[in-house]
Amino acid sequence: MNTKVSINEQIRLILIENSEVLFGIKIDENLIQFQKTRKEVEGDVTLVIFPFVKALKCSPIEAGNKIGDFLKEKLNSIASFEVVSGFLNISINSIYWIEQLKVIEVDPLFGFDSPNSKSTVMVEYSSPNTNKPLHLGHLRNNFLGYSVAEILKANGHKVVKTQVINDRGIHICKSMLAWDKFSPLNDKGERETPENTGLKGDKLVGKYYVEFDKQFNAEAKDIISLWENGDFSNFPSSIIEEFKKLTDSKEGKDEKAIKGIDDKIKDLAKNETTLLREAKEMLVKWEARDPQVYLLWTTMNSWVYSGFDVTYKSMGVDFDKLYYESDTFILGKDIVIEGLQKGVFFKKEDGSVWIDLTEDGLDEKLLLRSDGTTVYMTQDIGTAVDRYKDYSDLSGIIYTVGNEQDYHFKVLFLILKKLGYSWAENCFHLSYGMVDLPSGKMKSREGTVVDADDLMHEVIDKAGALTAERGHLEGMTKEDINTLCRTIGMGGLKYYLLKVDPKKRMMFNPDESIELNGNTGPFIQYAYARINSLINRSGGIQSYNSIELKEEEREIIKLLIEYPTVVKEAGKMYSPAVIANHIYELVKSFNQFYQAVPILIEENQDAKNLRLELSKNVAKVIKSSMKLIGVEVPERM
RNA sequence: GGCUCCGUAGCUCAACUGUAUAGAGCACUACAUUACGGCUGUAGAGGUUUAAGGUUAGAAUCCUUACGGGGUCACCA
Repeated sequence: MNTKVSINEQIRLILIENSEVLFGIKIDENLIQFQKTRKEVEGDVTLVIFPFVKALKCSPIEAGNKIGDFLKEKLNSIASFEVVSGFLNISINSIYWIEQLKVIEVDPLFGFDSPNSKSTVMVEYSSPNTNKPLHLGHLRNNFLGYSVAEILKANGHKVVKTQVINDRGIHICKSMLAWDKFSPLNDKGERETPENTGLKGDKLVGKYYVEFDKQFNAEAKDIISLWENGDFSNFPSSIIEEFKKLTDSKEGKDEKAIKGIDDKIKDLAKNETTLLREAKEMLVKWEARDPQVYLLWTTMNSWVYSGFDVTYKSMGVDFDKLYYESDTFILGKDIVIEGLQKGVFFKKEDGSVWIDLTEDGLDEKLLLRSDGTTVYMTQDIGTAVDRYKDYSDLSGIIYTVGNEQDYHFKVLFLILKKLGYSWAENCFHLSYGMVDLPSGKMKSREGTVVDADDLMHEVIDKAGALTAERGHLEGMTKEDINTLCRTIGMGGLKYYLLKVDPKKRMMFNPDESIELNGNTGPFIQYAYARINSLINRSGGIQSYNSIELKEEEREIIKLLIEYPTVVKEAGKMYSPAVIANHIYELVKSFNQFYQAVPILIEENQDAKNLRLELSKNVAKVIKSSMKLIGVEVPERM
């Protein structure tokens, strides 16, 4: 018997080879479709008969019986079959399944392609903004990107994990300016630093970014009230005209429209603030490498990076290569200028550079401002080109970025293509949905952002409380227990965020994420710990003879065999959720088996050893799957 | 408004990309266990897959329209 080729594949081959005998014609390979056998029906493998009905010119039942008889003749692992409406349900004998189990047992990399056997792929994720501490959305991003990288490795790819750090631009100048202006001096005459405040660096900088926004809005409000009181001194006439025009247009409008107009007035006023003017001046100085500004910039960035490092470590993610926008934007600018000469882009009379994408159903897009400074898109072009320079063998870049940027990436990839980069079509935007909270949407302005560090702490603490209450902690050191709580808390969090299809918007319920029942990380971790304990108590697994399998055992082997297919599927779809769903199914089946079938107390040694080996391989696949989604499994809990 | 994504049990999610009676978990109801780890298992109840048409042997899935929701349309990133 051939144990290397799956039973489905064997059936497929037989049908293709003998199609002329069976059907009288050569059949298309795509007509052979398998699907999962429904639980209510007898059988292990299901072949869909409908596609063959025409060729055989008979009813689905007759066709099914004909094909079934033929297959049974050819394959001795087929025990019996049954035709239900258009489905041929084939039962495979126990010997086949046990052989399969033995194949899994001896394969240390079961489910994986041999490492580095395929092309190199770059996976970008995280991509933070140095102004803002990481939040709940970044957790989904980081876990997703990291997991996809692991899954691609499992599929044999070489993977370069990367992030692009958004460390330049007007927004960065805002927090620098705010710190410079508003940070109080302590008794030693120093401004606030992570050292003298004890604040995490990213949190400190984030604080000043918020401070800027606060002061900025206050100033804008003052300007508006000046205007409303008819005080237009110090403002250019064009602004005054615009303000009057907007105010007049409010006449007779509904509430919503008035709010829109008010926002426009606010924007107008914001442009007139000294704070924004100073921030803009700072950006110009930065681009001119003014020493003082540059020093402030590097100092504050170093605070942020050391803060991020702590957070990444807690998350359990890492990177092979970092890109900084401060390095790539110049290249982006050069490319745009080159593209302008080639006629890909055009210049407006004010000197700004654009691309016209209206023929592709998109809009015009700005690439360089009239003052010559770059925008987000320019930087992304530079970064992409830079990456292909650094890694000439890249077969693709995966950008893990939220779906609010769908349009941006559509445009980016199109521009790269128009610039003549053939690799542009290998760029893929791994777009994921927003994370909602039961209390509603996260909004930084309303302070409803859930901080990543806080959330991780909370989850670990709760895991600690639950473990103290229900865990099996005898003989564990305090340190072991802390590690365990981290494993459980972070496992729950990661699993919760990754079990949902990445593309979909999802609801994050903090309480549910650390729930130990249901489709959760700890539920799966528990199954692992329990099997581990079972194996330890067994005193070793002896070789055994084949026996007739019980339904529960057969079910588990089928799920185990599917694992390699699941890994491939997850790689193809860039979806950790595929892995999570499969492992959950496996664990549920294992629990059913465990409940229904005795193991250690089983007297038949063949049965006992088979069940132990089965359990051991379930544990192996749990561990392997969980690793792919970045979750650790505890030996005991 | 243009473009785009989405709408499945009370709630959170599945459904192998078109196939059998649309599945899980939570919550709810009723059970099981002298036990190899009860963070378990079994059973029940809960659905016109937003609506109306269409395509076909077959539709939650594809097409059209409507309704409802998100995102995006910056010389922000």
